Amino acid sequence: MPDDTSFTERELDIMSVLWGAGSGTVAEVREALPVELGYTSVLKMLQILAEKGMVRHEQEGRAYRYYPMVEPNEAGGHALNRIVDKIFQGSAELALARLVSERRLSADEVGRLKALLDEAAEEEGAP
Amino acid sequence: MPDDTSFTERELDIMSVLWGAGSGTVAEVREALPVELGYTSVLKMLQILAEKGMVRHEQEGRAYRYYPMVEPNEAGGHALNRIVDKIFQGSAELALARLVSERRLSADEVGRLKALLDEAAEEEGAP
DNA sequence: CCCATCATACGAAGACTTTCGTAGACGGAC
DNA sequence: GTCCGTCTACGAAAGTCTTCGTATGATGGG
Repeated sequence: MPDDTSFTERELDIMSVLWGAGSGTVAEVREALPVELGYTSVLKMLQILAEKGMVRHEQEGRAYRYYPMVEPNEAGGHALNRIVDKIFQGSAELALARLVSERRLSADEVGRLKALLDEAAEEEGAP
Repeated sequence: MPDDTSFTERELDIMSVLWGAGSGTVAEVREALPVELGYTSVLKMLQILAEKGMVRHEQEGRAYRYYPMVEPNEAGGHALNRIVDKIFQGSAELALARLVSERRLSADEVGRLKALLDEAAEEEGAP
């Protein structure tokens, strides 16, 4: 596992495709990207990510298939911490409030989140 | 207000200080930064941020006092959206879950967040 | 007035990011 | 075998970010 799971803009685009699809060849990733990039550009990014330990690759036919080596949860945790610390001055509550108000949530989702909050409250009460 | 409220690493460090303190001179910002930077480096970053419309400055004695021109909520919204979209594949629920599990929340905070979720649920139910 | 001090302005160096051109390997069609 | 299409490897060019050196101007004490 890499020391630091933070990504540059383009690295994140690539990782996002891999997280979404589970894995991908250069051609597949290129196809799925929201931006138009040359084949060798995508390859280069994957090589860089591999060098950093963020992905690994296996031979598949004549090509490589790339797999993410970092969990979205892990990368997301780092990114969220950064935002909470730098933008919301350490207040997870403010960040959560913003996220809730910004994103439409279904009744189901709201229900599950409240359950999650209850769990968090219990841990708090009896650590 | 600027078109795009996304910040580079160092820009975010600077903005964070301004959001936390409300405003700052070059020397004040430099003092509050978590990293050691030369005076002119901090000045340069503030000049860049001013050029982008992220901060403004007023004369104060011989120096300038800088004020943030972007709300944390706005910058935070952009940053959170990016994370939700790219890392959590559009699922705000997953992001919220991660945030809740990662950060300790007091009973008070949990209570307020549940109230917030109820509001969200009501809007959902009767738009 | 003159100097030390503290401020901003400017530009350039170095590091990092991103893109892609070119070269070479490999396999299949003919 | 030779050619074509597909793949990786490598390195360089262009763009962006970050840092700071140097120049210059204003202020106030002596």
